[in-house]
Amino acid sequence: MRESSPTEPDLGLSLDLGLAISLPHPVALVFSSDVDRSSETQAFHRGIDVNRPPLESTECEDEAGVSSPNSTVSSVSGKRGDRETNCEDPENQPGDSRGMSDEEDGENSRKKLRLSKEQSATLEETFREHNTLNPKQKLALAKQLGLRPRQVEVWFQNRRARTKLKQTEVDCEFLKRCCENLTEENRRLQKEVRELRALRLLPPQFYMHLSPPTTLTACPSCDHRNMIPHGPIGYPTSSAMPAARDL
DNA sequence: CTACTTGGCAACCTTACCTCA
DNA sequence: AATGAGGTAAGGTTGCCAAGT
Repeated sequence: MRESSPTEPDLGLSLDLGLAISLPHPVALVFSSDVDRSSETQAFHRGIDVNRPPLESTECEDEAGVSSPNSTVSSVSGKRGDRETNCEDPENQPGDSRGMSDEEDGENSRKKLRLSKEQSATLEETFREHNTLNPKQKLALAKQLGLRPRQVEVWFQNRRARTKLKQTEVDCEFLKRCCENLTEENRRLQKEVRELRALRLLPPQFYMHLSPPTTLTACPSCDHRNMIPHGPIGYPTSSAMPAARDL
């Protein structure tokens, strides 16, 4: 919805959120006790078990959003935490196939959800189509996967974060290579200048037969600057090769 | 019409757990 | 078996936006 966050530094880097990144490892559903998690403890004290499997998700959560993607009209009042409480019914967990650990039987055990391969694959597929979900899509996907809408929402949030991180890494690597290339180019051009200056001290017949300077190379982002016709001593125009201007 | 309130959401940060080398 | 790193689910915070008052 929002194009950029005010807290997000605008580095001028393009973030291709449509980038498909496969999950690095298979996932399996595992539950274990997690009694020390403060946030979940807080949730517990509010009567919330964040890891309860979904129950009648089509009726109990996010149904408000079905009206329209960006609608803020909601039949469910309250912020996130309140939303969570609306449909949690500890007595009605579906005994689905997503797997439970041995500790699952503990009364107050906190469960750590791991998505199944199938769930992850479906989420990935959906993410490739659109990296954000409107409430209706979220609800449908949650129902399809047997997850709570909140879980789908969280997965998409984290997925977007992962995508952005990956893309940032790619961009950084790209800029790093650009910098290296330009540094090397600068070095080479300076050397060329020194050589040419030395040659100018000689009569023309000593340097007129020399081959023209090497072709200027640049990083892919500067590809359009490549193959620019060189001047008498092989310099591109100043605008085409900023790094060479400081010679 | 303007100002304020409220609720939803995305982005971001953080935590806790799991898996694997 | 112990351990540290990396991945991931999920909670909390912040800021923006739209709708309502």
